[in-house]
Amino acid sequence: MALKLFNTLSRSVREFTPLDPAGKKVGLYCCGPTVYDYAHIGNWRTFVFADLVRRALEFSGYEVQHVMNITDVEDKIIKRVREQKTTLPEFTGKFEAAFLDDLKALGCREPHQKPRATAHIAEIIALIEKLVARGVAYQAADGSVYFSIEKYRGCGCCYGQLLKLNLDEMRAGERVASDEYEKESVADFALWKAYGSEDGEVAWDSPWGKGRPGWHIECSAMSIKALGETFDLHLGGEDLKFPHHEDEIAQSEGATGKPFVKFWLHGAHLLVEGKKMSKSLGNFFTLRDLQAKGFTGREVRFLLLSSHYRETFNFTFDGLAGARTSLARIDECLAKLRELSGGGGGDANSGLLGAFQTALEEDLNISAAWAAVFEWVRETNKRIAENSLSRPDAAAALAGWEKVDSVLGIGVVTEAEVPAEISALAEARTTAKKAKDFKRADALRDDLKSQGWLIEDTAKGPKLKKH
RNA sequence: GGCGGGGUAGCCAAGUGGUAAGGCACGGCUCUGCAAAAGCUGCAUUCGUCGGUUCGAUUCCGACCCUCGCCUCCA
Repeated sequence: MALKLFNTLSRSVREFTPLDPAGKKVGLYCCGPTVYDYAHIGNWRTFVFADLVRRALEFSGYEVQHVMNITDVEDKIIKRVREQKTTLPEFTGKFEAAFLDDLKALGCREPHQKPRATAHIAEIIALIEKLVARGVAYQAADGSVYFSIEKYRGCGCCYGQLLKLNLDEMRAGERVASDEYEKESVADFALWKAYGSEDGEVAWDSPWGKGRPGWHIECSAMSIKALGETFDLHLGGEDLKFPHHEDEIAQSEGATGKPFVKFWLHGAHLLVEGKKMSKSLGNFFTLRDLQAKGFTGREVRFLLLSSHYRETFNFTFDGLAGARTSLARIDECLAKLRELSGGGGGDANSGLLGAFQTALEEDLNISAAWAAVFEWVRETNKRIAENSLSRPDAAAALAGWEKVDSVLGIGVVTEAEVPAEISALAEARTTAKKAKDFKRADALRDDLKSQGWLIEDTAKGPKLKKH
């Protein structure tokens, strides 16, 4: 069996094979955040998707080098730095730290490399020099350096690999009309932007004068540096296909003359309660907003992982509440398994693993993968209830689950410690129950509830759970 | 206008030329002093509409309706 993925280049699901002749190492690049604000759940869907791809590759036995850039110089950043009268590093540092905290809260594995654009100005300049030397880039009268689509095509290169483009049919929208740069052609894009007074302190010296990098160039420079001129996988949100990824291909292939990326993967966007997320609709949420409403990163991760990455996902609060219940069902089953297994290890031999792997390998069919998980939970619960699950069975089931969870990343929830006064209340209730003083027992139960603790009467006695 | 996704139960969401996974919600049952929690269990004669191909279509083809995205710095 082998992992199959939808490659945007071929617009079809293809078996993934790495460039590494040994078939072991895989280079994965994902367009990271532009750190001008807190990332919203739409952004998070993409990063959780990237995490899933990485974990699926690792599950398949590959040794992944995961690179995610931090774009820390860009128009919006410069604007806000100016508005807030702060410095670029101070401003971007804050949002980068927040981003990494959130990434962790969502159970994403940390990328092996997180290069910052501002730390790669030399590489960016070198790449632009190469493009200029090859004749596919030019400096315009405004001092900026642009990439020439026409010259690039003239070299026999293909612009428009990720989607069908008809540059003549494209609407010159407001954005084009408002573009005041002096490009030779509207399709051309900036590699190096000449300094303007509105840039404030944000500028670097270059062979073309003071300025700063264009939007797309940093991804080409950093991915090539980290993973080589040709690498395996490049991921991002679907909106980045054009122009960002198309331009990355043009810059990279224009400079190296080699194919840039073998597999391009794009994650679809999400809607919130059926509508496009926007601040004016009040359905714009960051992870922090959801945490403030009492949801955990783990719950958000579960929800974001509940549908296929190439389908638009509808994020709803009903769904988030459902995520909590679903997770509790899994946790409950695992807790029972742990108790049964006595903490001993075992060899993973569960039907779960096979069904899960089959689903995963089919272009990350996560819904089918979850179905396998829940069928396993039901079957396991049944066997536990009828006492037909032995200790080694339980250990083997847990070992299988751990492999599955290496992809899902739901992890283990440790049960909250019960404070002494809470357990004292619970004991008082048990005493009252034994004395058949149910009125008092119920009052104590309500008391516990108001303090955030639920009491569950199980066959093995009362159990406290944080509410 | 160009290009590309979607429309499957109350909600979310898989899937297949042969008679609809899974989750949430909801109902029933077990457990319980009663609850809660947990567990078990039930829950789409039907897959946007209309035609066509076929022994058979939700799945293929055509038309239409609705919806979403991209079309130059947006994940």
